[in-house]
Amino acid sequence: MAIADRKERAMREREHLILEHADDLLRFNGYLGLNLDELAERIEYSKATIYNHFKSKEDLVLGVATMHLETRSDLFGRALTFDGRTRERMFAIGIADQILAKLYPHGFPILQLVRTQSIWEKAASERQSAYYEKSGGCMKVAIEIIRQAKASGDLGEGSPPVENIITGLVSLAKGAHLLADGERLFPEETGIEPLDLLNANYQLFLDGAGWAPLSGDWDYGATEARIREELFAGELKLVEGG
Amino acid sequence: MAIADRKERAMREREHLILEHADDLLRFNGYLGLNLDELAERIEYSKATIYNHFKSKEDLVLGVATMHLETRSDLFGRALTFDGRTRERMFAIGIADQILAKLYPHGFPILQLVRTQSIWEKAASERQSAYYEKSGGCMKVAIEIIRQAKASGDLGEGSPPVENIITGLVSLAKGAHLLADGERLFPEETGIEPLDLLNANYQLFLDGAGWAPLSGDWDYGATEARIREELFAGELKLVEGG
DNA sequence: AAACTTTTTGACTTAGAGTCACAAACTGAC
DNA sequence: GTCAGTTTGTGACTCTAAGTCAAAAAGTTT
Repeated sequence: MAIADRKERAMREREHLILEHADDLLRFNGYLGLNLDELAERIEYSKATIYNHFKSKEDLVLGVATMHLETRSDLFGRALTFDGRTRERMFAIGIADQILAKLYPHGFPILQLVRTQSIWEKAASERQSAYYEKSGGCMKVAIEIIRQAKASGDLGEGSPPVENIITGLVSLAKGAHLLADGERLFPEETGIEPLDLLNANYQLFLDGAGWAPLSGDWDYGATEARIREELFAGELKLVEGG
Repeated sequence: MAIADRKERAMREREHLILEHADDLLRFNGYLGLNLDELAERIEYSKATIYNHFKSKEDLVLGVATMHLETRSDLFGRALTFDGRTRERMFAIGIADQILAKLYPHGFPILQLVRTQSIWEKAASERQSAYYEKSGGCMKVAIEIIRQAKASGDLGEGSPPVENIITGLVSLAKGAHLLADGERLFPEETGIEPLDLLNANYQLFLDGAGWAPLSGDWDYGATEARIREELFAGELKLVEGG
């Protein structure tokens, strides 16, 4: 049915239009600054039309968050294509995360925000599922790499179970983001930025887990350069450009 | 001035009354469920009186969060008194954190919530400072223990700088809490709980950092038992009781 | 081009945070 | 003890922005 198809396409396009503008308002005005009357003005439709697409303001914001996860999932996926040792591939995910933080500094706070009870519970359950879907997609990449490491022997017999390694790495990353946007962990004058310490912390943790090659036996600085060049050249141009 | 003193005490007591009831509403109804008209009803004062104490609803919630940090700071402080190796003392902080999570399961989400831009920026700056104060108090304990480890040689010559170790440990803890309340990292049927993996992750990280004695050379299970017994017996009775 | 369906919207309701002018209670001086 | 002055408390209000809905507009089918 061609007409139904066109309509569905139009629907999706408008949904995308709404999400993009909402993302913009969130980026520059924050959650409180996201006013649906203003958003309606911007997209040149009435507010009621927004409510044809989204159950509530919170539902809309969860939609924006899911959009961010989609981008994230895309970048993470490239890690699997990196030609090298398993630990290098895992490192590529870390680099992807850091590039995303530069490109979309408001992204992490939004992902945080939507997991607060007040927001989450007012969103449509289909949108919650979509969020979980995309979130799981990101995880899958990491879990797959850990499996490869176990299979190849880079993670040997006595190495910790997959769940430990994945929660550890995810925690290190999420925690660093939390510290980066907000918590005054160090006095400002020290100039210490949690996100700059993240790579070193990955290495400590993975050395502790015994993931070969250990940081003492390999030049991961060179790996980082290769990853940036081979996987994320396009994004890095954007980072430097804007 | 005795009268001024009594008045100030009364003021503080009422502030405490408000905070306690607000905490209760937050615990059981969440942020959206915290209705100031209802709170006024409960404390048997008018809503306007609440606004004599707090600049806004957000200010109030930040007050509640700071109250939680105070308790946290108290428990963390006990780690310094533990008689043993430096790494054992650091472990005591981790145990304290886990006990707090059991005692006040809503505590971590509140601490998260108040760091969102929308909440933070509507709170009074003095209350923001008070929050930083208490938060810094918690950190100080951990930093002090790392210093002791460097001084005693438990963290040797080539060990990572204080900033790395502190951000790493804090990240592991915060990240695990995030994962615990929300993110569906593992399918529910696996029964894997991020907070249960946290101790093992601390060990991996600290082994990676080379903090003696390494987990292979010491019975940290016994240490955990001693910490629970010697530092937190009272709190643990509460956990099991209620 | 009439009958019917879907989409859009302006004008509305509602919830609840936040304010304020006045009232009540307290204080200290005489 | 009572009165001027000060502090504290409140009922009744405003205001903002999310969310709703009946009817109009646009699109589709025969």
